[in-house]
Amino acid sequence: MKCISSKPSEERIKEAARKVFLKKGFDGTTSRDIAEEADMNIALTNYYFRSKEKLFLEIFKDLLNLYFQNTLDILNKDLDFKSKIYETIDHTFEMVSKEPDLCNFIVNEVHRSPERLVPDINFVRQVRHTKFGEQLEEEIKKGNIRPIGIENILPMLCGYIQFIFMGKSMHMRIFEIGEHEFDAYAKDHKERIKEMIICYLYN
Amino acid sequence: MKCISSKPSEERIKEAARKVFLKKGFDGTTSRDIAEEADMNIALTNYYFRSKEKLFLEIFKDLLNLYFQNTLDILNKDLDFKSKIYETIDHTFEMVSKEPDLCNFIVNEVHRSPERLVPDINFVRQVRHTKFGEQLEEEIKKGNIRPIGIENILPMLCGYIQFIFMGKSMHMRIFEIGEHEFDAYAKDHKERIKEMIICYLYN
DNA sequence: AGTAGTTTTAAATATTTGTTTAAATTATAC
DNA sequence: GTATAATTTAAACAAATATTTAAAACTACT
Repeated sequence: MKCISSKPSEERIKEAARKVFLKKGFDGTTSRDIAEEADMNIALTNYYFRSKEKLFLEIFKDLLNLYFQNTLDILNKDLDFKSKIYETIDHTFEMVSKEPDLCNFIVNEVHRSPERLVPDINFVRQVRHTKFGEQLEEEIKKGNIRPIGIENILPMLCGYIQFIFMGKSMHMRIFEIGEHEFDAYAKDHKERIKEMIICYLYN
Repeated sequence: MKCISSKPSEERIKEAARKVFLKKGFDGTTSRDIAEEADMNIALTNYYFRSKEKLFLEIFKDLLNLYFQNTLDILNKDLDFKSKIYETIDHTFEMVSKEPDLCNFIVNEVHRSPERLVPDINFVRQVRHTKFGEQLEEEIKKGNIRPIGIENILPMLCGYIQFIFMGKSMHMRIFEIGEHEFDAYAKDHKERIKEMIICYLYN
């Protein structure tokens, strides 16, 4: 009974918490913020999850998964090296476009208190050993690309475009542009990143 | 008298506030944190600055200045285009090395509540019109480098290396390395960024 | 030494925080 | 339909929050 009837409420709280945590971060979020967003009684957040901290950890786990899993899948896909580079960059772009607060949230929460998030972060260790990593070594061995480690190429594929979005607010104000213009700029910059990485790797 | 005798206390509070705000952010910092860090009575933060918010805005202004001013100076320096690229990247690296929380702080605070920081951000508009910008146009006109706008090249010079440091915590855990190894990695990556940008620009 | 002005202190302010309680309501099973 | 369990509610909780107060301690100048 519990599972069936409680799901709507429990799910509503999680969705609300996800939304508020993403926007305000853990420190900036109050239990009442979440309850209000979910349009529910304050006590329910502690009824379904035992504390704000517990609720946060669940949300964080989900969001870290969203942040990494698809990229991980692409890296392990059956696809040629160069296409994989393009697809990873495109996917990162799509991801941050759909969830504009995600990168800021993950990077900031991990930076602020890495210790408590360690068990979740461990899952991300998978990026060290992917099919893409093997392909990378192969391309280097063949002399097709310059020598480079996985820890150097991954930030190029994922991090650079993420930074553009993380600094969106400031960028828009510095260059006095609106949402629409920023999107065009980001898209353009993404293509430049692709070309730049290819240019660098293939000399 | 006020100026001479109050400076030590006022300065001690600012230094403490700077330290705590940098580490914990505005939301994560309490007035007591600051007072404790400064080893002073809690009431003094409100005696010298009128509120936590006012104190924060002063600190933020200083830190935003630290974040941008030196880069701005370099961009306006009397130096050839290519050297300026190298120097900007090197300076950004030095800056984040010395103040590891700075980028996370600035990016996060601006992202969370850009409105209240607008007056400060306006100062950063200067990056749009620098000597470097003129040099950039000239190099493009001469056909030395490919066409690119200042809004695209600046993130390459400043943002990419910043992202590496912003994700330091996660990177260290993913690749199971310590501080020392990370520094070596970051240094290496910085040189790769230089080469990549040059390679991209000069085709 | 005494006084005016500044700085520091301990204590109290009113809110807000996360969390809990115990009663009320709803749903489920027999 | 009634008993049992699950859910929701309003209210209260203690602790922490930013800020203020009013008195004490200190400083500088006559």
